[in-house]
Amino acid sequence: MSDKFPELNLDNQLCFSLYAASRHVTRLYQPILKKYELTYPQYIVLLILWQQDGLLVKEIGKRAQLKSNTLTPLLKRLEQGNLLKRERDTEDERQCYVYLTEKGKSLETQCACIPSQMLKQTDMSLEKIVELKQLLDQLIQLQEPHGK
Amino acid sequence: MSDKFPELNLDNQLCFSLYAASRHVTRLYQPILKKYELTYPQYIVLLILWQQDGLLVKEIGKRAQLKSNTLTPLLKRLEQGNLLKRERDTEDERQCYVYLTEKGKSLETQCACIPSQMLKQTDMSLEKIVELKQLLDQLIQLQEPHGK
DNA sequence: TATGATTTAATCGTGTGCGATTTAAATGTT
DNA sequence: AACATTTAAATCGCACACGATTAAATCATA
Repeated sequence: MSDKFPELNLDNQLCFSLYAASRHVTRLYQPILKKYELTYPQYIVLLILWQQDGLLVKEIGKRAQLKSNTLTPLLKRLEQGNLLKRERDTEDERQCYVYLTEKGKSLETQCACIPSQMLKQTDMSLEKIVELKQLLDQLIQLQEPHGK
Repeated sequence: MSDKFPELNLDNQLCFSLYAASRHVTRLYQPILKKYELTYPQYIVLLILWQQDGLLVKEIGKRAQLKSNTLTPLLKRLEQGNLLKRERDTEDERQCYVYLTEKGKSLETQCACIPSQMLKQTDMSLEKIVELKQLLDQLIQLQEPHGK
């Protein structure tokens, strides 16, 4: 067991905890989302559209922090599942609006129980969860890419 | 802007912050790791082997929280890059030991600066980072899967 | 008004993640 | 010994992520 560089010890690395925790939580979502044939990133996009329908791909990307290389195929899959419809803007053909279908809209009510289901699986107090979320949001916001 | 189900608002979801923060930090690693032609998960595996060389795939999997379906191809890529060697246990042919090559070992010294480089990019105080890490570790440990 | 720059989405290639299955080896049980 | 069970790694299929590039539409401006 080498410890020439204690800073390289996995146990000391915030980033690994972050990486592991994120995957862990996504795995917890899977059995719940499978009932609706959704993946976690697809669920994120639906959360965004339930908040505000008829967004541009660009706007969804900004909110989900995903670019079109990830979003386009994902949106196509949701379209295939009849949860949404994509439509080019007739004014500006570069842009593409995304609208929920009736099926996509109706899923919102069914999914409303998911957050509380997930919370139930966590033994962490609500205070700590809020605290954790604040720290994570701080981490993202403070680390803007330098330059350009 | 609908708010029939405030619990479905993305801004209220710890899980999204976690998901976004994890990808954000991985993106910050990329330009640094590119110098050594490493991805972040590959770097994780090297961190583990620098701590203790000659581990079984199973042991690496336990520490990285990855299964062989992810690890095997990743290890093959690292082997391709001459950073490690895989060797079947002659006693128990099911098992596979992973050893660092000289090149793999020598990379440790070069990577020793990475954690401090990453810290420099974060404007967060060390106290908050430690606190964040503790909360994340708590989140993982407390959420054991229920039942087999 | 031509044309170069910018913007938006799509496409491409590579590398994860992970559920599910397969293969082969070892172990346990009768 | 014979056979079912378990274990470890590999394989398969699918869906992300993301850097890089491309294609098309729009904008800016000379």
